[in-house]
Amino acid sequence: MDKPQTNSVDFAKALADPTRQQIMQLCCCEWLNVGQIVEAVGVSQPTVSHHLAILREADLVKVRAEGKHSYYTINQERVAHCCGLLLEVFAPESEAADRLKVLPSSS
Amino acid sequence: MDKPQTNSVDFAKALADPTRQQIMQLCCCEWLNVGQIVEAVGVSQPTVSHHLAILREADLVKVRAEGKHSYYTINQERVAHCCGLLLEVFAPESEAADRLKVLPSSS
DNA sequence: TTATTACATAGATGTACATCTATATGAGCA
DNA sequence: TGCTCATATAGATGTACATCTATGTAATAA
Repeated sequence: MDKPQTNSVDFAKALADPTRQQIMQLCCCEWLNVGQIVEAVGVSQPTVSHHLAILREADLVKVRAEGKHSYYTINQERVAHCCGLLLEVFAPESEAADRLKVLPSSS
Repeated sequence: MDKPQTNSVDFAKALADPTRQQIMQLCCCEWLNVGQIVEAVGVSQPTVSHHLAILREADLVKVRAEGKHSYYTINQERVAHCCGLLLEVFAPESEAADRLKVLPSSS
């Protein structure tokens, strides 16, 4: 019998690094290539690639290859899903959990 | 100048361990003492105390001392606040973020 | 084809951390 | 006071991981 909540642990682990959160914030609402991200955060290109690999494995970013460049952006739906999960599991009696509990788009 | 989002990183770090999530799930909607938690998760008492200390520092649990016992429960409001923050920052265009954005209790 | 640019991967290194055993602290009881 | 039970803290140890340099790979340009 395994431990529960493996998915939300992976989500938390992916977020549990300041550089990774910085990267996520950067490419939250736009597509950035690796070079642009390297320029913005203060670490080497291989380190950025490594973080992007972790975010990819957690399905927290989307990638689009275009010629020599790889463009990244946040997978907002996945983030929202995981946050909703955390709310449901760890704050089920909160007002926020209540608001998310409303049936999603009927008719 | 520091890196941004230190708070949400601390939140994620606190969640980034399966044993800690197991503990949080256990005492989500009730008060449990350390012995009860030790009994439920599969690790030693000092390890549980260590995890509880981390959760305390992140303000994710509340403690109530009662005689020889210390009772813990989740700080659901804090969890909800942090989840809301993550949603706002990393999934601002999601439907979930929209729902939480509604003004909290007017009149 | 060769050179260059963009990104990923490999290997090395230091640090953070999850866990354990042993021990301290502190409350209640005899 | 001394004893026992509940929890916290200290110290040790192994593993996970964030970062770097060096190198591989793949696409474009000359």
